[in-house]
Amino acid sequence: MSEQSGPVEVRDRILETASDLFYRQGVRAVGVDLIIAAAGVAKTSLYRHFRTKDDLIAAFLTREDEDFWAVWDRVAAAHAGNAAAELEAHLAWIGERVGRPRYRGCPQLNVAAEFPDEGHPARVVARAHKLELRRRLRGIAERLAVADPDGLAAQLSVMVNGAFVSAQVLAGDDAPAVLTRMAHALVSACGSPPPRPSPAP
Amino acid sequence: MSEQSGPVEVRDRILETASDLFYRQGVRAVGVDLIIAAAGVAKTSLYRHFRTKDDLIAAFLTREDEDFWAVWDRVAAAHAGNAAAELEAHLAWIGERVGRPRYRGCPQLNVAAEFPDEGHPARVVARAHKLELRRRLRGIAERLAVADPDGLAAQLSVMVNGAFVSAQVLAGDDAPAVLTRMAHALVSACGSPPPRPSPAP
DNA sequence: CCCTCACGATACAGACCTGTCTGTTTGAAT
DNA sequence: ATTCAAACAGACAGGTCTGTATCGTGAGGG
Repeated sequence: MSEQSGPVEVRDRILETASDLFYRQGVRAVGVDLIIAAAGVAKTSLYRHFRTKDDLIAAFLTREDEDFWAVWDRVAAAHAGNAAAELEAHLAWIGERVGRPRYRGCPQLNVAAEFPDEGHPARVVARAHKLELRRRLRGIAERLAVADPDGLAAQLSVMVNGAFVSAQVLAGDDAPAVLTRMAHALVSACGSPPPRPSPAP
Repeated sequence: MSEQSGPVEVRDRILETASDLFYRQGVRAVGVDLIIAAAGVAKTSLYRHFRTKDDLIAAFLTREDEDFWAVWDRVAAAHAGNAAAELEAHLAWIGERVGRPRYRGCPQLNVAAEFPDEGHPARVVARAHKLELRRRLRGIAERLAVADPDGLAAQLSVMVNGAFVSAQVLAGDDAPAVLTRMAHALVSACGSPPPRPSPAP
């Protein structure tokens, strides 16, 4: 108990509070005054731990990114060696998340919508997050041994991002079921890889 | 030439200018001062034609909505009677649009990301737009005579909305081709409707 | 024992925001 | 020629925003 109120605790409280407000109300709609009031800290503390508000926004997305992949990794570990089951499990928890009552879309996509400048520090994080999603989906596609893993990864990326923004239009549907059915269709259509080039069979 | 500078012309110029700025820079990032400067009008004129900025935002989305369905209707008319060809044609122009260099996502989804309040006038327009998209996709699905037109419409909605927000991650891909392949897979997997219930065959 | 340093509290600067108000100019129809 | 509505121009009110600067406090470590 040497540092119950050490520098780490305050920084975390600020980031935690800011993340919650940013996600629920939008980044531009939340000012630093609101954040410090909700977190119960002084403005100087916020600016000691985060150089600018833009840095705080980037830290928000980085946090969301880490949390997202933490869940992903946990689910992936539970289905090691079975790519089809792993994909289905991912779509199950993503679909469940999308269907939650207070779900307000993917933070990365929301921030990207709010800030057109691709050089914004938060946009850099968001872009990396989406590329990582596609990279991981491609990994699953490869283990599924389909004909065109890259094409399947692109399709699954579109599907997952679509689920993130379709909460409104999917209201009333069973999101996990929709995603699972879609994935089955896409994987099946992608077929098996062509046989190794060999003398005409 | 009786009203070159009549009331209609000014209103249109404001809405046109605001739409361009809103789309490219984001709604919250664009102030009314910027709009009137770019449109070359007085602030009083803006507030005569639009009660508040929120109303102007809603008008922006309504305009985008109308433009979108105008293109849709034109493409649909060119493939009347052939639902499969119509769907493919829609995905072609949507994919082409998504791949444009300055594409910045679907305005309806962007505004929804910026304004959490579902009661916001612009959110009402956005919601109606997305429901209309699903309704039209369902119409196509029905004419395709698949087993579950509602399910297919849900899947196609997710796909199209996913395309709108996946420009970043689809960079380098041929978006129309990705969408077309996806649609083929989804339609095929949806299969034909079960035969009319009749005495056991 | 004292020194340092993170933290809280608060005032402030300078810019920007939406929306209103006043007053002038234009242009067309009566 | 007079009337009237619309547009322009610009000041203004009242609030919010980010970021800085100042001062006080309290606790841990040399």
